[in-house]
Amino acid sequence: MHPVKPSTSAPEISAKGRPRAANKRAPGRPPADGADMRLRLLDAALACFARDGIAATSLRTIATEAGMTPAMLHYYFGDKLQVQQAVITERLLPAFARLRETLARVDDDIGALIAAFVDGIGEVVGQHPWLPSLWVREVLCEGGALRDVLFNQAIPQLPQLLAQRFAAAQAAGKLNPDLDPRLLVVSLVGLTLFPAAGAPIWRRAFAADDLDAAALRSHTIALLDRGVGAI
Amino acid sequence: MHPVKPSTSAPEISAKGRPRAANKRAPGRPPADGADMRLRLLDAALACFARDGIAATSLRTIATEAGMTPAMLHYYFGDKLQVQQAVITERLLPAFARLRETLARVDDDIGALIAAFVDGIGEVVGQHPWLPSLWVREVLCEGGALRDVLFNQAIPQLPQLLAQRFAAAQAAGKLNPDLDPRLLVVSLVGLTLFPAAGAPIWRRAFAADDLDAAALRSHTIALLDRGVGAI
DNA sequence: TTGCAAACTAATTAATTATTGAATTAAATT
DNA sequence: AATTTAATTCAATAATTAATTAGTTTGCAA
Repeated sequence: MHPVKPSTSAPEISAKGRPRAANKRAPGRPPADGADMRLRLLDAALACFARDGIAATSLRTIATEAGMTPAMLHYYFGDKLQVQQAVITERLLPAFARLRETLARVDDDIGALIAAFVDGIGEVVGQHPWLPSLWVREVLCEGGALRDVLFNQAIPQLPQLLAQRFAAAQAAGKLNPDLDPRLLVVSLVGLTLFPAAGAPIWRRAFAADDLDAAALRSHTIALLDRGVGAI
Repeated sequence: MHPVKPSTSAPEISAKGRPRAANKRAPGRPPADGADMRLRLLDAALACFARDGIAATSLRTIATEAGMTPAMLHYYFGDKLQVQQAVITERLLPAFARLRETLARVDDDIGALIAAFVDGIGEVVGQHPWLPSLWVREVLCEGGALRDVLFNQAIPQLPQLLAQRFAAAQAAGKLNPDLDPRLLVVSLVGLTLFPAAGAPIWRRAFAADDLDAAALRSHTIALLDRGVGAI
C-alpha cells in the first residue's frame, strides 16, 4: 500500500491506441518491469541531499535524477518533508544502527574501543558513501536539517557514553591526562568522518589515488595510538 | 562608485511631502546616516551562506536578514553570482591570507609547524566565526561552491607544501613513521576546523560551556604532540 | 540654486518550484 | 469478462525567486 493518498479517480474508457514518439513514456500504468520506483526515488533523493544539501534540493531535481516526474514523488511520499522523513527513516537511521550496536558491545579496554570506533565508522562509510557528506552538511552546520534527528534518534546518548568511558579510563591512568574526554569524542569524529567526507578533494589535491580506506585506517590508528596512550 | 550599473534615471520634481506610516521607509535617497549599506548586505550574505549554505540562500533571504530589499542587492552587486563573488573576494580570501603568511614563515621544526597550524586556525576562526561552517559546507562537500576558489586562490599549494614538510621530517626520523604525510594534513584540518564548525553541537551535547578555545587548543596539541612525535 | 548623480522603494516580469487533481493504462481480483 | 485498484503522465495552480525597471528623494558640485 505505497501511496500516501489512495487514488480515488474514476477510470474512464479510453479509445485511441495511437503510437507515441519513441523517447516519450506513454501515460497510464506501465507494464510491470520489476523495478521498485519508490526505492529508486529514495535513492535519488539521498544522492541529491548528499550532493547539494537538503535545503537546496528541489523535488524536480530528485525526480529528474531518478528519471521520473515530480508527481511521482507526490504519489509515493506526499510533500517534500515526507520525502525527507522517508530518507531519514529508511536510510539514515538503519545506517547508524549497526555502528551503535558495535560500539555498545566493546568492553573495557580503551584502545579496543577507539579501534572499534575507527573501524566502525570505516565500515559504515564503506557501505554508505553518502553518509559523511550528509553528516557534515546537515548535522555539523548550523542550519542543518538532521541535527536533532541524529542526536535524538540515530545515536542517542552515544557521544555522552563514549565521553564517560574516556573519563573513566583517564581516572584509571589509562589515558593521556592532558586530553579532555569530551573533546576526544570530537577528535575521533574529526579524524574519521571528516576525512571520509573530504576524500574526493584531498585525493585530488595530493594526487593520492594510492590512499585507500586501509591506508586511512592505518594512519588514523597510528596517530591515535600514541596520542591517546597514557605512557 | 559602488553601483554596478550607474543609474541613468532622469529625476522628476516631486510634490507632496505627506508623512509616512512610522514603520515604513519612504522611497528615495535616505538622509546620510553613515551606515554602509553595501557592507551590511555583504555581512548578511555571509551569515546566510554560512548558516544555510550558498545554494539554499535566496536573495530575498539575504535582503531580509539585512533589513533591506532584494533590489538593493541588484543595485550594489548585480546578480546572485556577483554577490557570491564579492563575499569570496572581500571576506573569504582576506581571512585566509593571514593564515597563509603565518604558515609560510614557520621554519624547520615540525612541532612548531604543527603548533602554528593549530594556533593559526584558532586565530582565524576566532576572528571569523563563520569560516568553519562555510568550509565544511562549500569546500568539503561534493557540490560545494567554493572548492576551486579555495585551492586555486585562497590557499594555493598550502596542503602540498605542508605534506612535503611532513615527508621531509619523516625521512629525517623526526615524525612517527607509521603516519602518512599527506593524510597528516587531512588529520590536522579534521582536528581544528571540524571541531570549530561543530562547536555549537558538541557544546550542547556535552553541556560543555566550560570548554573554550584555549581548552580546545590544549587538547588538540596534547593529542598531536604524542601522536606525531618520532620518539 | 539648479541640475545631475547617488541611493533608495516599489512594482513588474519571467522562471522555477511545490502541490494537486484529472486522465490514462496495466494489473489484480472477482 | 467485468470491475476495481495501482501506477503513471499530463496539466493546472499558487507561491517563491531572480532580475529588472520606473520613480522618488537626497547629496553635492558647478
